[in-house]
Amino acid sequence: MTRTNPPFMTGVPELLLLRLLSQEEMYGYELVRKIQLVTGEAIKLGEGVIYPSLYALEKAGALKAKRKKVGARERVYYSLTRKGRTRLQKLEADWVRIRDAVNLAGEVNAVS
Amino acid sequence: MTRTNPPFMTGVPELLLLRLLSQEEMYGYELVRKIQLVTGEAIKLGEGVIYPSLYALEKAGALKAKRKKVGARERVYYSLTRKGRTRLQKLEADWVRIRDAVNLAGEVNAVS
DNA sequence: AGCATTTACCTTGAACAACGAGGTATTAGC
DNA sequence: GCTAATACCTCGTTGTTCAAGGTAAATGCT
Repeated sequence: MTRTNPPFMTGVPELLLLRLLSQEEMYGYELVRKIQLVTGEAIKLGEGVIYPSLYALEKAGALKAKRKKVGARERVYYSLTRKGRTRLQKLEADWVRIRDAVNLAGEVNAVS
Repeated sequence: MTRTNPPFMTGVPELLLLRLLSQEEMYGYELVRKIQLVTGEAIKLGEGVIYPSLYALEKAGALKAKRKKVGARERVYYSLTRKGRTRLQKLEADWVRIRDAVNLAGEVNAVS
């Protein structure tokens, strides 16, 4: 049980998923690799994080799933709903708020 | 049970506590207010967060406590140990890593 | 003198999210 | 034919945040 990611991860998986899926539909396994890519390997989210997150977001009405057959293999593509877009905007705002607050606290602390 | 803080808070309390206490010793109640101050009201951490965090950090050897009488009232002042300083450095690095990765992912996502 | 508010400590219980580790089946490469 | 990669999924643990409580002393108001 060695942690691969440091703290500060709450909400990050959801934010990244919503961001990526707001661009184009993707399937779970694809998202696992894409997240490593776009974060420069700094964040690695396993399938044990991705799949449950996708189900939760779908259940919440933020994502819709579409099954596609590729040969005998099946892929589940997810894309954002209107609700998902709203949710993404709110999450982005939350992120900015916390990020800036933590940075601000650091500066104040460093100077004083 | 209405959440006052948005997501992305994991690790933030610990980071803020270590930062503030690396400057000067403070007591719990003081930290509760100071955190609101230095984050521009963006982050509010209640006593139910602060006290348990302080105990955990003390137990982990990152903080040392000193009791001071002010009249009949007693205050428990906390300050960083050597271990606490190391821990703070690591946490700061973690924070930068996640912050930058999330920002990077946002940019990549926005452009492509 | 009486009363509310603030200061200052502390605990508990619930909720949730992230995660590693596992498990199955298909396809591709050698 | 064998190994690795693809692609899905679930479970149980762990840790953390948090609201809501509760006590007692000091201060301010009237």
